[in-house]
Amino acid sequence: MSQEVDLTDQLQARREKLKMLMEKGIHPFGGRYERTHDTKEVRSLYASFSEEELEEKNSPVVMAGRLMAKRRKGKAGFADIQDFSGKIQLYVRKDNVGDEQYDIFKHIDIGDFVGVEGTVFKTRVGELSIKVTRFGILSKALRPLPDKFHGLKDVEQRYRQRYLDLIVNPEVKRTFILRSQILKAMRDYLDDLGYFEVETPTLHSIAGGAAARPFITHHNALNIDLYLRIAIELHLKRLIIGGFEKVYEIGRVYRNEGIDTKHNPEFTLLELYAAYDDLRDIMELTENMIGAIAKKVLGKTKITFEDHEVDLAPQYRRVHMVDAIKEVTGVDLWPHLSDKEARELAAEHGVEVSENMTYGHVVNEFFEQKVEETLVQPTFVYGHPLVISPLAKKDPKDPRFSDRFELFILGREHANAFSELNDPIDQRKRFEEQMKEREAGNDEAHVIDEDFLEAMEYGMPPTGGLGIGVDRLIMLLTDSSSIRDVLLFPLMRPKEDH
RNA sequence: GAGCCACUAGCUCAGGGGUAGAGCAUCUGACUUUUAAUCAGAGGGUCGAAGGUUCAAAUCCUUCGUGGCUCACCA
Repeated sequence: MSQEVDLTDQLQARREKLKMLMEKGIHPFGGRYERTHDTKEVRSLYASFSEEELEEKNSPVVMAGRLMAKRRKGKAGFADIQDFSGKIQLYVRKDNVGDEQYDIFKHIDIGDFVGVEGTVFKTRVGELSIKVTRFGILSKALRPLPDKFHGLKDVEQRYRQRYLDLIVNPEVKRTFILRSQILKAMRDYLDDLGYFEVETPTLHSIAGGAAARPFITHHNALNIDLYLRIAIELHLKRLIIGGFEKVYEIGRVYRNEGIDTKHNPEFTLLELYAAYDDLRDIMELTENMIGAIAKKVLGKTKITFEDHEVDLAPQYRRVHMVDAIKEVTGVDLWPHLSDKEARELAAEHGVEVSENMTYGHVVNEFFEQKVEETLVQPTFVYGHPLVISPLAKKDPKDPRFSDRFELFILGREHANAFSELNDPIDQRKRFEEQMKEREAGNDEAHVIDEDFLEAMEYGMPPTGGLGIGVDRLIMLLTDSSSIRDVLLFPLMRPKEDH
């Protein structure tokens, strides 16, 4: 093997140090190490004391972490170690640790894991530090870390090697801690309301519950193709039928679509269903929950995203889709129009539509092309055309529309909800219409799910349902402009060179 | 899928036809309260890949790769 020859100077130097340690009888990939404190604990326990007080206390600690910086000055030196909770400075003196350990300190590399024993003190300039009495290596890093000052900026490398990003870019770690807190706040909020968390299959024999292209896979033993789920909807509704009155799932869904700053092929969806509720209840739940999560995690509801200020405190504006279109474009789509008249109106106003679109599709196109991006403050848009809402109840006052809303913030869809259709006869008809769309070339139209229809025929209570794109909510709350910044390992094309 | 931009040392970046540069990091030496430590010296590059133009290409052209942004798609 010519591997050794290919190594750069830095990699060679580290391998030589590894060899040196082993020759000294030190195993550079050690085992269990019992710490007494992490850096956060040391700071909260000792930061408030003066130099003299700490001297007097002479408090012993055992700590471990990754070496992030080293400032050697002859027979003594300083180093910074980092653990999950933060960084702390070490002060290592030859006359405190002895020749042998000081020699290890001299040759230790940035990136190595070290374990130290010592006492807490403050330096002349007041920095809380550990005066090391025992110094050892816990694990050797054979590759150098990115620049300690500039961090890792290369976007591709940050996503491909997220561990490096997390080591050197503290704000990245903060985002993912917030992500975890947001999820926890969401669960706490729903659990407190009596919602029941479940897990349903992600392998589906029919990709239903949303309009999207699925990923296809294969089960060998059953010799059947399966789909990764594109929504959670139809299983949770089966549970509503089964008597779970308030139920939710937070889980991954997979859509075989393009990748951009707002889309990743797998993403996290919250779906919840509440028996006996309708659209209005779900609106209130949605705005209350989002407001509560912001308050709990950020301590405020007024947030800044890029250059915009957005207030997530309830109540959010509510507007019918047709009224919203009228507001923005001046076009009144309330009168009954034939499909052809609707398409002509669209053409007149620069709204792109295709031949086979009906009145309902045209209304939707008007909204998406003209209105969506204008909705900056949280806004519930309700009354979506029935043809694009095959799982929602019909508006009893106007059968062209449905009891559905979407929540828009900063021009982006954040939630989608219905008064759920619970009439199995109507549901079959809607599915059949979807199948017609499918045959006409819309490969994202819903397919008939006979098993789900059968379940509904046993009786489904009136139900309100909600879906929230969790990653987008996290983007909003962490001021992240790309979905990749809130996903630990966003999907990337595999690298070929190793 | 289309347009624009980027790709140079481990990392962050200069250099835009004429011998490949800096800071950090690395190596050697000095330094016992420094903190982007300091000082002195040294090493490190197939300039994303392949073609082309040219006496001469990191630099200009073409194709390809990877990524970013915008658009399209994603109700």
